[in-house]
Amino acid sequence: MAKSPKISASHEPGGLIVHISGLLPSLSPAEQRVARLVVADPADAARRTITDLATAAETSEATVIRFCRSVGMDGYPQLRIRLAAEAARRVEPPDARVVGGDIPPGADLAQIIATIAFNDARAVEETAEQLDPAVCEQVVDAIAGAGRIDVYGAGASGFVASDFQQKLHRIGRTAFYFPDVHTALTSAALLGRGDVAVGISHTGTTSDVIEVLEQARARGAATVALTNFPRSPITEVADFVLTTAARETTYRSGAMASRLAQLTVVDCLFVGVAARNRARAKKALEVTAEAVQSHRVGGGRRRA
Amino acid sequence: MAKSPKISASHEPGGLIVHISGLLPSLSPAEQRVARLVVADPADAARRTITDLATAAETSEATVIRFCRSVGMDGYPQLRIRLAAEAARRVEPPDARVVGGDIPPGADLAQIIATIAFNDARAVEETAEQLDPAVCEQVVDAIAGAGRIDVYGAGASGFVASDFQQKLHRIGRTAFYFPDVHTALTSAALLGRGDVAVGISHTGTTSDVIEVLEQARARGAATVALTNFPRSPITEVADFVLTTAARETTYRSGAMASRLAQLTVVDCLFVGVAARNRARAKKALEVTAEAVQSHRVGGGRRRA
DNA sequence: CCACGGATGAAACTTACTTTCACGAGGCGT
DNA sequence: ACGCCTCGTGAAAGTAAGTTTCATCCGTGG
Repeated sequence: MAKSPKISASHEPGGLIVHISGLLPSLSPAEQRVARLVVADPADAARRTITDLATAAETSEATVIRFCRSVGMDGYPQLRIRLAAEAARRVEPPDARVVGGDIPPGADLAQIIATIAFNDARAVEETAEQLDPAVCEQVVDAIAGAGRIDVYGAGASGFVASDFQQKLHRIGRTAFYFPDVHTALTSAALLGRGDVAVGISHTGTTSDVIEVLEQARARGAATVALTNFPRSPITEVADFVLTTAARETTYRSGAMASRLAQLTVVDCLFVGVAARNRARAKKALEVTAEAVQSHRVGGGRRRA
Repeated sequence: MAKSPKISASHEPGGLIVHISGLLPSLSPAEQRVARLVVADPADAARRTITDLATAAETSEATVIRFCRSVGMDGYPQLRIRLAAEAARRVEPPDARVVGGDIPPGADLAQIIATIAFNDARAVEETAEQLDPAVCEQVVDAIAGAGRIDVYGAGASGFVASDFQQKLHRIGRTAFYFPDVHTALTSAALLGRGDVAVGISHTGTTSDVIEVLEQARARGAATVALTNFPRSPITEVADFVLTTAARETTYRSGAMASRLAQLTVVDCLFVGVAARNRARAKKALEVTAEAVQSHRVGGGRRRA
């Protein structure tokens, strides 16, 4: 048996617990008692104070310290922290979450929340992964240099369109959004070369939006489509196609994840455009933020 | 004295960091310095001793302790351990430098996309983690049983409010949204017992929204606040407080991740309400989907 | 039987953490 | 403007936690 040398003090990256149980037999009896407690419930051990742990292991604090050294730690605090980290990492079994699918009928709210969040986050991540930076770049170029930008969208996508319009507007780009097809058509008819029209439709089949985009294109504007389906009708009237990756099948999950995915794309474009002229965008944002300042209470600090 | 009331000390199961950044604005300057260090590098903070951390934050140990209490911990050791656990759980961000913060000036579009997606997804996940299902349940109950639901929101949060209204409406709940304060106030004045008012404000300081919510409450309606900051003024006029967990610091990233977080919460409530009466909600959704069918081309069929 | 070495816990000691307190700044009512 | 009060703050005192030292104990081998 070894005389308690520091064993691989620096490297047991895989698992501290494993490491400890590995050299458990080489520890002295009293230290073994400590080790067993630690291995049995790392999280609990991390919560205890050294005195507490010593008592639980029916030994003295000194032995606990010796144990720490034996397993390569500097002292008890370090062990505690490592233990806490370890415990946190292992409690990560992704409990059967409903991927992409429907919410089960009997689900309680906690499950619902977990499922929605999971799918929403997924949609955002996957959308970003499949976004073509080159196409984005072109769209950003077009928008940054545009005389005027029209953003079209109906229903749920309308909110996104409106959000995009508002964002662009805030950084000083001339952008419009129309909740109404007729107005939108009118506007599209007035677009020309150098202008940009953005059509947002999750399904890519919203005739109103397609129609407007078509009009815009006929007038010489650059047209951008944002849809979940790369071969949907809307893509046929668009110079640039950006796609989201929300894989919601049922109508019910319907406009949920897709909105978030769309918004993510909008954010990317927005930041891209803003980055083209940081100084100006920053200034514009400051000015606009200031403008609403008087509608806020408690300026800086907030208290309960 | 009970100067700094523990805010949901027990309930921030997943996101301590998130919890802290939410509370950040409500902390005193010296505590904020500590908080920023902690949020910036939790793992590092966990390694430090209290004196060390105090020095780094250019303050005294006493303030660090106060900070611990402010965020619901018993003392520094507990914070350390929680921090270590948190840091361990945290996945390595795709690009180390762009977490939670700003987009670096020289970034290319691919980086921008990755950064935004990462932060957006994180906001969604962390929001879900810290959402209190019990409170959600109560809100869902209230909405499901409400005679009428008003949803208030201004600026970026207005889109979210509007989205929520539309969703509720689609499943047959009587819901309203008002883009204009005066109309909203008028409506709030007409609310009564059994009605629900939902106020959405990222900062929690939007006076228009607070005012309207206050009015609604005075009339006996149940009031719900959705904000990123659990101690902001809006929470004082709300019976139920739901918080998002977008830790965007700069005004520039501003309304980006927070919208997504808000929408996630909205989705959860929506599905929760819909689940109360699946049959009816399903029917309503089918009917409404059918209604817009004629505005789609290609009969919904998509080649993908 | 004694010498020896390792294991162990009591106690001394050091360091970390927590509480108390007084001071000073900023706000509020008079 | 004045003084009062509250709140944030760090210095310092106090307490608890962690660490070291050391004497004791026990088994082993001479």
